[in-house]
Amino acid sequence: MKTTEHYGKKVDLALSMWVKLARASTTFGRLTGRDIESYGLTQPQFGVLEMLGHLGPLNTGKIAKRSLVTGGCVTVILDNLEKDGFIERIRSSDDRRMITVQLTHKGHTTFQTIFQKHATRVTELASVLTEEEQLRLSTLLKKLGLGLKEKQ
Amino acid sequence: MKTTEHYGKKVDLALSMWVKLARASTTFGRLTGRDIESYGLTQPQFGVLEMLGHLGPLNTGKIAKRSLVTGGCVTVILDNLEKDGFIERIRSSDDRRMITVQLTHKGHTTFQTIFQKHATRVTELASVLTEEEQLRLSTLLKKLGLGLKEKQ
DNA sequence: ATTGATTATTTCAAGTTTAAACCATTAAAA
DNA sequence: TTTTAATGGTTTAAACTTGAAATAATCAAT
Repeated sequence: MKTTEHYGKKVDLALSMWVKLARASTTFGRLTGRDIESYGLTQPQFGVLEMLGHLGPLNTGKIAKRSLVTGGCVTVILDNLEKDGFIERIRSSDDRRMITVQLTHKGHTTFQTIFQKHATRVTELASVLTEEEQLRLSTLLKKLGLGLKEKQ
Repeated sequence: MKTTEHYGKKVDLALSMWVKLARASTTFGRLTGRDIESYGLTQPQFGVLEMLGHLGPLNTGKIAKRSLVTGGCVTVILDNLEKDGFIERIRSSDDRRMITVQLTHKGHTTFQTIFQKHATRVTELASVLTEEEQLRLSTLLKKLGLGLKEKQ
């Protein structure tokens, strides 16, 4: 697995960390994603559903920013969620450029059932690490994530 | 940022770890990806180039497995790399189903120049964490990654 | 030696994502 | 007030990815 060894200690450390980060993230995503798709939602669709379920109504721009996805992509995701009756778009009355997105009743109940199972699955997968390790990992990832955000 | 708080300590821990993992990985990928694309290669193309540069000639299947990407996708990536003269495909003589992929001279020099810059960039980004933190993070991610792989 | 199963790779269609161009609306400035 | 700039959202074309079907070559068993 050691594919990089000739760039100096510091560089090797960074490179191998990056590889492991990408791998763990992809694998985790695949496993949970497969699960989500078995409920008839795509991963990004579920992401938006979850966001609305936890945070309440949001406008398109906020959804895009939070889900780290392009605006154009959010439009498509919302189109599909709307088509399936999970969300509805409401043109804002005070600033008519904005559109507020909110869950329908169907969207809400779907969110609750799926999220429950999703949470169980994620917990089961995470149990590869002890709780203490999960906490340490979270702390480090948070520091990394926030630090990178500043470099953007 | 605390969007989930009502599912029990264990579940919340797992969920928040997963969110941070995805975020850090995506952000890191975006930043390095932007860089790579400025050299005229897509991220997956660079991934294959790097793999061949570090490991030497490989067949399509191994590339797919290592890069966590579908075989069909590898075919496309190789098509494009070949079109640009970075790699060549050689039908294996002992098992004629297999195709060995190797860097051309152009591919090799391109790999070396780009990878050098890439490594510098990754190191710079990783410096958001101290070296000791990077090491701890690597260790945890490795354990997580390997553990998840078994659950697949 | 021939049939059947397996393996390596490619092709194809469908779905996703992105960046850029494009409307529509609002805010700011002349 | 009219023009100009900025903001929110959608559309579009191009690229990428996937999973499944198709092709080709090898292996195993009769």
